[in-house]
Amino acid sequence: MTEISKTEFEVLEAIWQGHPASAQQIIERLNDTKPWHEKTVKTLLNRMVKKDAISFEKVQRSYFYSPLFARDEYTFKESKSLLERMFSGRLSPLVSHFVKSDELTKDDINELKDLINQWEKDNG
Amino acid sequence: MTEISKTEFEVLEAIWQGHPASAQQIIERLNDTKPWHEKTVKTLLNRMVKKDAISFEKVQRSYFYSPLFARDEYTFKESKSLLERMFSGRLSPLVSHFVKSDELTKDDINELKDLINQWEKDNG
DNA sequence: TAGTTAAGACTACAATTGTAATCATTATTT
DNA sequence: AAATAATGATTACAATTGTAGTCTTAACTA
Repeated sequence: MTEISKTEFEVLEAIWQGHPASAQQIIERLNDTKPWHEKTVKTLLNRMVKKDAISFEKVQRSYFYSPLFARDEYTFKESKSLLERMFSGRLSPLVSHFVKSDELTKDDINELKDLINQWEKDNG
Repeated sequence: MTEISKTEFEVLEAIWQGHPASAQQIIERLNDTKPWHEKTVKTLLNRMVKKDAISFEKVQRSYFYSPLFARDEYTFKESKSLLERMFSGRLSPLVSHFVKSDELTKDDINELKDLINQWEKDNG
């Protein structure tokens, strides 16, 4: 898959919200959270087209963009990369950090338990 | 904390293995895994000194480097940053990826269960 | 129809990054 | 003492990134 910068990822998020999306729509979505300069967004869109992260269809004067990979696919790849680089590819050292840091709520813990139950049902 | 590139992080890893460490020692450690050019490593060391990621003490001609923050501190910060950026700061969507992807072993699952038990003992 | 907009293309430009080579200086070896 | 080697400092240089500005062209407006 393509290498995406953090800023490019933010723009991609706006596209994943719904596509094909025009530059205008994308800019509006982005501005819901924080101010983005139109030119900046256009540049980022351009770059992502060039690096095959998104595609576009031309409708009259304007383009409608779509992602070339799913959000899940990308976030999973990035997560694995981080685990690889800092935890020898293992999940529990990362989880351990959070568990021990007082950052988790009872709900978070319950979600984790559900996931584990799911795994145990599916596997051994 | 300081912004560290992925490559700089690899060099830092070698320092975390034991410090203060001379450039030579660091280069040797790095070469255990893959070939690194001496000049490249020296450049990275220099940059990290400048960005206050590591310090050094001069002993004769050479420097002995030490990290200015702990490995745990850094990996946790990076993990949180990734969760923040791609999972609204929540842990379970990330764990969910792994649980569902057939990437976990029974041992991994047991480790997670232990962590959860630990949390439950400490909290609620 | 002439002027103004709006789209995207192209250009800009400094900071960071990866990857070294060269320079200056101090040890060390003949 | 002179030559050589080893250290870190400085310089190099292209690619990527963040952040826009300018240019070209098509479309809308007065």
